[in-house]
Amino acid sequence: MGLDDRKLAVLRAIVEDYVATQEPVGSRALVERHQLGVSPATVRNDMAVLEEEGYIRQPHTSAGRVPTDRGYRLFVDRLSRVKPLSPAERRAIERFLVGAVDLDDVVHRTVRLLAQLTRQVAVVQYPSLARSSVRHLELVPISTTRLMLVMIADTGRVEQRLVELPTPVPAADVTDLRRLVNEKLVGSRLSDTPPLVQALVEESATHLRGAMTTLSTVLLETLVERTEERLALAGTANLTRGGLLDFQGSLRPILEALEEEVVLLKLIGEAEPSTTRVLIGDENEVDNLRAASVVSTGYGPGSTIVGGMGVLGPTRMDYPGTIATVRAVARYVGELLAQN
Amino acid sequence: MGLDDRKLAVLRAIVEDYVATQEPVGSRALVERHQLGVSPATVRNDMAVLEEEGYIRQPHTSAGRVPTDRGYRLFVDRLSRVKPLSPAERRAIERFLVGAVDLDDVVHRTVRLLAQLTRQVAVVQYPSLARSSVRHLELVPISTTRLMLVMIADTGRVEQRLVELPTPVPAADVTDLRRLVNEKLVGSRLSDTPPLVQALVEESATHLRGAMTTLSTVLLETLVERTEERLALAGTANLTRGGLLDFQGSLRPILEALEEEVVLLKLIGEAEPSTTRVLIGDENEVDNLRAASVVSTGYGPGSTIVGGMGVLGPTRMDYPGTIATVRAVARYVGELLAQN
DNA sequence: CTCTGGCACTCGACTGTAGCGAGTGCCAGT
DNA sequence: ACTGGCACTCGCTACAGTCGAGTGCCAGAG
Repeated sequence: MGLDDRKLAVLRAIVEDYVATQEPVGSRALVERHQLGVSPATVRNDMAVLEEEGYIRQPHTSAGRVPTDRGYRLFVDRLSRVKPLSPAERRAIERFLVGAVDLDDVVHRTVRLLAQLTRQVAVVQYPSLARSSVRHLELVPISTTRLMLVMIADTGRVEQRLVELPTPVPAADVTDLRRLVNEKLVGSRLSDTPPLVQALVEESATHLRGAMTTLSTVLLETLVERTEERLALAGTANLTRGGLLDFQGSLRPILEALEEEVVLLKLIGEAEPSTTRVLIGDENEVDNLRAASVVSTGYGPGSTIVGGMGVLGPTRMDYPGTIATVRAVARYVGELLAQN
Repeated sequence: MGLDDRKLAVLRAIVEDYVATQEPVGSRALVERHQLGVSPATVRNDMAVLEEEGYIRQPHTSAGRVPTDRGYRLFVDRLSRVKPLSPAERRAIERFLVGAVDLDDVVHRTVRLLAQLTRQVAVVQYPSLARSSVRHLELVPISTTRLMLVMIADTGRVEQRLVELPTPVPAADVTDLRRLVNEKLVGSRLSDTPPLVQALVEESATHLRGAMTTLSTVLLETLVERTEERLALAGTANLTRGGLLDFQGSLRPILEALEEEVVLLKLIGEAEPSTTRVLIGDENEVDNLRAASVVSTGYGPGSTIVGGMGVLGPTRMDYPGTIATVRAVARYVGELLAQN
């Protein structure tokens, strides 16, 4: 298993060439395009070892070598050199995001930007409600037995729900309800609200009790239980780049997975510290995505994290470039959010 | 021109068989599977005429016939028999839509339902703002120079925008502003608001003038100019059914078109009367969709129309079934909206 | 012990040929 | 006007042969 420096260099060269050409790379081509300082025969010996260790494999007996998921993993962990963004890319990021007018706008622009820069499928999670605080609650009467509840979070998210009241409630009572819920809940984290909502019911005057009970149910449902996470998606057309070579010829499973919000959230939503996470092929827990890789990271104002974003592409992807781009976009969006 | 009844029957049989089998259909197979009462040779003569008239064509000299766009058009207009929904489908529609909790929920469920029932790509337009009336406007102070404007429309849509005020505005003034805009705008159609908004500025007290000017700009932008139409999409994975035969082997252009909201809106958004619209292949004005057909219709509470919905699939699609499904779903969603 | 050049070998990609069969167009006969 | 028959077309599949990229291995040099 002793992988000396040269073997690592060979692996790196293989990954880089394969990513660039999309064709199995042979020993001769390798020594020609990289300064390895040795002959093809030597490289072949190294390749044999790398193959034995499971870092590369041969599609057919007489073909060149192709990295395995394990090979990509080693490459990402130890071999890739950071690729600084080009000035053009930096400019693109700024130009694209400047002028965003509300949260929806920011998210949409971001996801399109990511898709465009990485030429991959991009996913952006809206700031998670669980990580937001209540900024304001509004009750708008629709009829005497119906209210529209609107919640505005500090992350800019706005959620609404229809509330069916058990009995008609006069306008004055609605005003009271509004005041009460705002007094009690504004400023608190959504994940901390359940006891507060509970108290709200107990403390309210008897004539409001009925309405408040219904309201609290809806509040809990909307804000906590049905953890209403939202996503934006862009760049699915990029899946068709590279002909049918990637994804073993069938986009079916990928497209199916992309329709499952739950799956996507799992992929990009696990906002760990501020690191960028890379999932390569098999490391992925979703069966449909065994042929894909995901690069994701958290984002948020300052050093906090309110949501995740990432891109999905073939395992054969430009990891250094993608990682750099995802990271840069996330940082920039974070700054943008911090301004609010 | 001279298309007697039998020739039409032949065309209908060709369309039905081709849609079912996805293979060019020959004269022998035709007489076997349909009671045409004549021999294959006769059918061949009819086919020759149909081909001359441009309703069918031969992929290769020695292959069977395939309908052309023109053939499908004739089929849809004059030959297809309405296909009533199966009880199972009716039940699916009800079960799927019951329990929707807000507009977002309704739209998402609808689009998934459509995709599932038709096994095609489904698109649903949110109720258009242009066809909505203002139910309530809310101003939430974020800081002394920032307001969050929330507009609630009678169609259930909720839009928000951040408003940057030129100078700090005290809370009392915000209350005044809120009262003013609500008094003036609630109940009016969004498309009719520009003069009202204008008047709003002119009539407001001097100390509110500055803030109101900014506010009115944002109002106009949000509600009228930037006709903020929203869409939901589902079922893209269905594009991969039928192998690579449909869409001449490349999903690329289709996926690209599906990412362009403007394009989709044009396709399904033109809410004509309550008829169902069918666009077949070439009839489509979007180049990328020349290999696709779109079945769309408007929907809305009662007999009004507030938005469009539809499905997109290969020209080789089950038109009668798709039309029936789209129509039924639209009607059901309309009823649902009418309840609010 | 490591690297190198040489050589036999493997096997996929491509080419050309041949046979099959579905399907057609046409024509003469009813 | 319809039908049966027949020659013809042409895509599809199978098969054989060639080519060449790339490998593994080995003996020899440094």
